[in-house]
Amino acid sequence: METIGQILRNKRQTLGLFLRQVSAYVDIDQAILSKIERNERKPTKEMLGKLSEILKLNKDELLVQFISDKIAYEIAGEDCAEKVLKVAEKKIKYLKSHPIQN
Amino acid sequence: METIGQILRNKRQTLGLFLRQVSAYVDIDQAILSKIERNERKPTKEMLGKLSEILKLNKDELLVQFISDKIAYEIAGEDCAEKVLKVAEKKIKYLKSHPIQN
DNA sequence: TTATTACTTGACAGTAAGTGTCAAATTTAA
DNA sequence: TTAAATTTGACACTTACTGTCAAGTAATAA
Repeated sequence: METIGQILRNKRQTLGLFLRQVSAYVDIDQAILSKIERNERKPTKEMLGKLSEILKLNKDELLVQFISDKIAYEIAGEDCAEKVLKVAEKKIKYLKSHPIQN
Repeated sequence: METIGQILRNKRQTLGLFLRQVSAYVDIDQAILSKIERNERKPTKEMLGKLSEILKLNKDELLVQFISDKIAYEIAGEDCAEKVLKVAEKKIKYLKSHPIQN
């Protein structure tokens, strides 16, 4: 089970790129990228887009990993985590099938 | 599909209680409770516990509603929301079946 | 009308969490 | 040892969230 950070780091190393190079492309400090790869900071969607480009990763898949990471981290400690997800799924289906109110 | 706020407000009114009374029991400003019921602020877990007591609601069920609300709100706008949940579920199962690292 | 009650709203200050930047420290490789 | 790659922590800045409070609306009764 890979975290976002691990995915990014593995792919970067596979491609033989340095933090310096990738961070320059993404236009962020390399300290930030280092922290992202170690899951100490979370990338923005913009960063993910750029990262998927230079690392040749599927952008949508990366986004899924990113958000699911966040959610899993958020609720992994709850006893009722599975039930939470089921209810959340229903709510999302409901929200999508109904017009937005604001 | 009820939000947390709606659940709390409906039950409070069914029981014939005023914001003043409930907020006193929960030990929060009634302005905060008003905002919670209108989903303008989010209750803490402590508040939820107290609220479930005075409103005679199932504490765990309320917690599920609360967290699922938060998640649904967080990702309802994503195209890949359903996939996110599936992946999150896998990650949670993985996290629960493996010892914590820190 | 006035008064009272229930609730809502917005401003406020304080706190907590997140941001990017930078330099120093550490690790790794040659 | 040297140099390159990476990590770490301090810093100032911003953003988001907190509870408190006073003034606001709306509805009802006197």
